[in-house]
Amino acid sequence: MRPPAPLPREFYLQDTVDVARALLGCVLWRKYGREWLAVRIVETEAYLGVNDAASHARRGHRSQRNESMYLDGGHAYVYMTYGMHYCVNVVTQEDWIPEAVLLRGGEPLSGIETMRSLRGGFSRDRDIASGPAKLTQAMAIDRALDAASLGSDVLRITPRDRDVAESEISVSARIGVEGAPAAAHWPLRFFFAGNPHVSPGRPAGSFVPSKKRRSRG
DNA sequence: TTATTGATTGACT
DNA sequence: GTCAATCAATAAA
Repeated sequence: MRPPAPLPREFYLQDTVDVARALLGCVLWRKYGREWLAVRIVETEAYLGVNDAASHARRGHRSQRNESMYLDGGHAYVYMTYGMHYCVNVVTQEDWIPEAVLLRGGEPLSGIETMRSLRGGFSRDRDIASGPAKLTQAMAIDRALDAASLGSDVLRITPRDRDVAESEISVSARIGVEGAPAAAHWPLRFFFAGNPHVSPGRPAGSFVPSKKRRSRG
């Protein structure tokens, strides 16, 4: 399977929250050897740069790690987290505006067996890319791809391969950002509710009703 | 200089 | 439910 034409640069210059929503259903491609790996994006989070306490660019912070957040929209920002995992972001906005969208979940479309193997042989398809670091591991994305263009022949994002109704998109607070209380509850996570390739994590304070046993038929 | 904390995951009680 | 793996950035000293 070969990817179609990438999303245009203008796509990434929209409001970052709009980009996060619009990326749901789009397809992320990664050329690995001779093979194109592909997942449909099913979960994203917006990170709003300078004024977002949970962003790596909070207060305008800039370092070797997050340098690519300051690139023009349409590039990748890949960073290491917890000393052993990578996460991939889609950089948005013009140069010098360090906003980005974290890709947190993908539904395997192409190269599934290669991705399963890269993940260490986890058997179920829903375990392949249902989390930000699972996705990068399945697609062999690491720091070597930091700052790569998302319209390239190595890494690419292409338009939705099917229609997506706004009503399919669920919203919540972001996951794993309790350490930034000022922004911890901002509704910046977008996902397809019920899709098995959404990460199992839950935002802090979220309430998940326990499955109630049906008392009678 | 040392200590703590993650935009996480998988194994285990 | 708990916890370890393991490193870059940041805070504390």
